[in-house]
Amino acid sequence: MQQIAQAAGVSVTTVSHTLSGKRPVNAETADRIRRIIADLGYVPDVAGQRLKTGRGRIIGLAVPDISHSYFARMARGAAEGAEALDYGLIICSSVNAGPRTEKRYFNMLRTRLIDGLIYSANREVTDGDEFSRVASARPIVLADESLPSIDHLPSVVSDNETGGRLAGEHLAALGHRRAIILAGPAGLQSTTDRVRGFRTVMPNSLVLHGDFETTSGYSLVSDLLANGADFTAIFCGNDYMAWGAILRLAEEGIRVPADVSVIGFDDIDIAPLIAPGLTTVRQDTTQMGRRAAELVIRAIEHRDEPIESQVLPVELVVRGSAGAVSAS
Amino acid sequence: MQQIAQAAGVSVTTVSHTLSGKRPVNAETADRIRRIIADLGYVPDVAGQRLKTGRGRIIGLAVPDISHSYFARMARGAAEGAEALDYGLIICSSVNAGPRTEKRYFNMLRTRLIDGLIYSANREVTDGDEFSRVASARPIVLADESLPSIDHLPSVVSDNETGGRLAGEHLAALGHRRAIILAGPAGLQSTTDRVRGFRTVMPNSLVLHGDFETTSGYSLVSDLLANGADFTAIFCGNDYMAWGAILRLAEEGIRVPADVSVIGFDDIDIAPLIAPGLTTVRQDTTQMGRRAAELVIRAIEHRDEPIESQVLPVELVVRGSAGAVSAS
DNA sequence: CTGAAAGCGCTTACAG
DNA sequence: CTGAAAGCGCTTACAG
Repeated sequence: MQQIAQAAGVSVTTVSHTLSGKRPVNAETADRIRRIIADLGYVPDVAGQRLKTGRGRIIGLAVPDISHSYFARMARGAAEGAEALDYGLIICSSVNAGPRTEKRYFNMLRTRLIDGLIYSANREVTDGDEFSRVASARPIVLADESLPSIDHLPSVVSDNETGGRLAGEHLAALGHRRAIILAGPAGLQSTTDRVRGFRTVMPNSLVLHGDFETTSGYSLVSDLLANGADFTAIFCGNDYMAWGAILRLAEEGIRVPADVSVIGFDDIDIAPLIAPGLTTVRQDTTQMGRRAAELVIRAIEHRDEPIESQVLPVELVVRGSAGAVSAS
Repeated sequence: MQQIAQAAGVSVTTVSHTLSGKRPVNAETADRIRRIIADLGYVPDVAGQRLKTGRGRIIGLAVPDISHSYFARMARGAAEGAEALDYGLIICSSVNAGPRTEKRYFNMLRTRLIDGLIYSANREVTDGDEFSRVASARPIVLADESLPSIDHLPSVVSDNETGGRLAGEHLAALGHRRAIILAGPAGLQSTTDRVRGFRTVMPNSLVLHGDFETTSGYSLVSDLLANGADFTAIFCGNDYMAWGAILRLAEEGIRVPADVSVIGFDDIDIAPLIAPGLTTVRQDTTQMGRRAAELVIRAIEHRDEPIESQVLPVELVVRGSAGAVSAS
């Protein structure tokens, strides 16, 4: 910048202001400066800005595992949202790996490596007190899961209760009366909400908890079968569990949807390919990431204004895996 | 740091050195300083370090789409690799969206937002000259694809040619003589290498190009069928294309592997679930990301030492989708 | 509309 | 083993 100022015969102050536009600069002078900047290929060093302003235009995204498609989509949304506001997005994967990694991400905030954090965990934080303390110093917004134990942190979540209700209503309309819920992990707010929504329609549905993996859908159905459970429909915590359930049912010669209907949650990209086409509740995970990024950046730039949580709409996507209950 | 120095009754110089260990500090003094640091919960602000040293301990990962599982796994590896060396990883998604986003990532290097870049594109860069210019100022390492048009940039890629050969040998051993290659996009080095490897075993295999999506595997098989092509095996550019091919064959009542054998590439997590279990060439995408991160960080910290490219081994994973050619 | 100067929080020769 | 001081590249009151 020194160099530019010298070449243009002005002070660095003026160069800085032509760049930022924070105070009027003579049009001719500004033009000359801009031309020199372009010629020399100058770009301002963020390190200088950061030291002076205290902000580095970087936010973090903490997720359990970035390689899972669910969090990968969230990351994409967050990266896009951040990029649109000229921020960078640092990935903090394996946030649930233990207290040590958890601490590491807090330290990113404390060292000012990042100006704010999007936190998407699928279990409770180890040290709630530290979490609150860090959150009071720099903005944290929760994505995907609200954490009831942490008070009043803004969050961006899907309308999980409505999602559960939509699935229940669809099955009820198809004549189903005995449904099983292959829910996500117990203790998650999203799990609780989806179960509650579903049960407003089908109150006595049995609830089994899995871990969102295909294998858990598979083995929970094995358990069900081994215990002679009697059901005509299954509502799953996500699409992977639904796929596992369908795979296990097929092995047993139980047809989907002729004998048993299956509904998933998420609408992942391969949902249409899971024979016979997975009926599921779509949530917009990319949008969730984008909104969370926007929220946290707004909080960074306007520390005074309160930021309000957002609930994203969900939608039932009807494909082939849920059908009318058979006459038998 | 000023504060710590005052509380400990020493100079900031000494505090800095107890933290960095770059010069000996009296044991007692060091202990006292460390205790005060712990009590006050002090962590050094990276902005200060960055301005002084010119490095911010952040690298970038540029990929076409972070929400694709392939790049998500690479991101996970890169994030882990970076984290192990105390670096942050900034995501630059949609690198192929056009010259504008491409430029944006270069600018991240030029503004020193990032100290180095892992570049994983699935097509040629728009502006090769600028690429080279940027790369000469700050380290760039290519992951997944080497770009022949960019001279002498270090890269981390899989042994694609061996992968192709392994697939070909497996099919040949099973008695196949007429195979189709549903390759990735033309012009990619990985595509060329896999095709070449496969054809060292089965020289006359027809090559069709797709785009790595399930739909392209599906529609290429449609084309094949419509043209009455005669084949007993298909080798695909990745597992998604293989899945699409299997789906299309099933629609036609063509059994896999009884009538046609199918081999994929990657070994994605759902490969075992793609009935009848996908035989595929496994490449370690996570490892690729990790190695690329290590390479670029080494280059950042030792600008003088040359960094050599790496080729990662691949491995044939035999499942159910490839079998002996039928007697008919 | 413009400039001189302070200062953000570190690191690191230089001097002792 | 330790300290005073310069300086990294910006931004922003303050003064004109």
